[in-house]
Order: sequence, then C-alpha cells, then structure tokens
Amino acid sequence: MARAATTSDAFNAVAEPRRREILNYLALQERSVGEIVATLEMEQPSVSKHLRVLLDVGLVNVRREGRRMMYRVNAEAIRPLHEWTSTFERFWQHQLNRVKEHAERKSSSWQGAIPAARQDKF
Amino acid sequence: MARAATTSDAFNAVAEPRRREILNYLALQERSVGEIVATLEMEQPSVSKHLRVLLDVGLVNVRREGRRMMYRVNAEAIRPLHEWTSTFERFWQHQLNRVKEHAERKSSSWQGAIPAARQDKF
DNA sequence: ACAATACATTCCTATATGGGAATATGTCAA
DNA sequence: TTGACATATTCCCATATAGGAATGTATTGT
Repeated sequence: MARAATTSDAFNAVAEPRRREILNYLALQERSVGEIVATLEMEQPSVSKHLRVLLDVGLVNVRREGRRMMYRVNAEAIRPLHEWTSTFERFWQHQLNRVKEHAERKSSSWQGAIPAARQDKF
Repeated sequence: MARAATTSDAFNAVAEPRRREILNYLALQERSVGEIVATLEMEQPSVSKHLRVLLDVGLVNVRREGRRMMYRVNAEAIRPLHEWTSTFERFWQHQLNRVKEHAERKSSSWQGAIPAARQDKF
C-alpha cells in the first residue's frame, strides 16, 4: 500500500507546505482564487488543486460570487490537529519547568538544546 | 514533483496514522520496539520503519538497552505543529462565542453544525 | 450569441511511499 | 563460537501524489 491520500484527513492535507500557506493566507480573510494566485505566486491550476484537497477534507468552504469563488478557512477542521498536539503539551512544559528549576538552582549558563535528530549509529 | 518525503518535516511524518499511534503510545512512557509491536499489533519491520521516519524528523529519540532499543517522544518536535494550529484557535473561539451569544439571545434550539465538506457543485 | 474573465479538471510523469517477505546486523547467554 | 533474541534494512510493487501544460466549464458584459 502506498501513502494515504491527502484527502483522507486534515493531517495529510496540511502536510503539504503550499496548502499551509494557503490556509495561513485565508486565515486573514475570505479570498478569491485569483487573489491567492497573485499573492502566493503559485500557478492557478496548482492553487485550484490544493483548494480542492482542502475542500475535500473540510478545511475550507467556498461561496460563489459572480465568476469568482470565495474561499475561507473552516477552523473547526483544524481543531483535531490542535487537540492531538495538545496531548504532548505537558511534555515541553515539563522540560521548561526542569530548565527553569535548573536555572533557579544553579543560576549558571545553559548549554542549549539537545539535538533532537538521529542519535543511533553511535 | 511527487509529494514531499515523510522525513522532510514533522507535518509529513505525523500525517501517517500509524506513526501517530506510535507517538501516542510513547507519550505514556519510553518503550522498546518489541513492546510497540506487541501493543499496537503491527509487524516488526513496519514499526522499525516508522520509528526510523520519526527519528529522522526528531520526533523520537533512542537509547540502546542491551539488545533492546528504547524509544521516547521528543515533544519539542511536535511544538511547531501545535503552534501552527494555534494560529487558528481564535476562529473556533469566535464561532463558539457566536454560538453562545446566539443561544443567550434566543435561548432556542440549535440546528447543529454546518457540514464542513464539499459545498460546491450545487 | 460571443468574447473575455475566473476557475476547475484532465493528462502525463517523476517520485515517494507503506506493507509484506526475506535478509542483514547487533547483542547476550552458554 | 554458536544459537537465540531484538531490530534494522533491503527488495519489490501498487498507489498517490504535485507540478506543468492543455483544455473544459461557468458567468458576465455587450
């Protein structure tokens, strides 16, 4: 089996950077396809295709206004992502607390973050 | 160009449901590959491959303990996702506020949510 | 009706999977 | 060293893109 369809859920849909850009832009206010194309400097067919994906997973809604299609974000659909990430919030708060306690106890220099990536092979 | 690599960033990595399951499981505590395999009922090679992806984007860290590899989540790497979704938080709060105000003003029946998906073609 | 405007869809292609099977690698125990 | 145990990696393949080019469709103005 290959990777899941981008239209399978919001997680897959926002995995694409261009689609996040579009959502960020739409976060400000409702926009037409043409405005998105002009502002984000993407090809029109590309924008239409990304919007189609976002529409399929419910991340945006549309409304026709004459010849233009006005898109707006449907924040509700982003909420599951927010809630999933929130389940890990306590961890970085713990880490912050530990850093804070450490700083308060020792009041000395902080060595910076531990590199997060690959630590095997050694 | 095809879709971006799952190892390109955390957004792509967590787009896969199995990987989110693994992260959820690891959120409870550090676990060995074998424990993940047994608990989530996935094939061992599959788990190893998913862990590799998670490791590449820094979503987990590893530590060898004898013959076992102990994995744990690196919540810091999830933080960017949390923060991105947070930029839309005000929207659903607005919606909730509007619902609340509406309910307070009219104190009548609420028709339920507007379907989020496809509303074109009609 | 017809041209222009604004989008959407289709076709084609290189690329990146994710799962299953088989195999390789690393570590410990006897 | 040898065997067993725990993981990781490689191969193969069906599938799902994302971008570019070309084309189809809907709506408005004259």
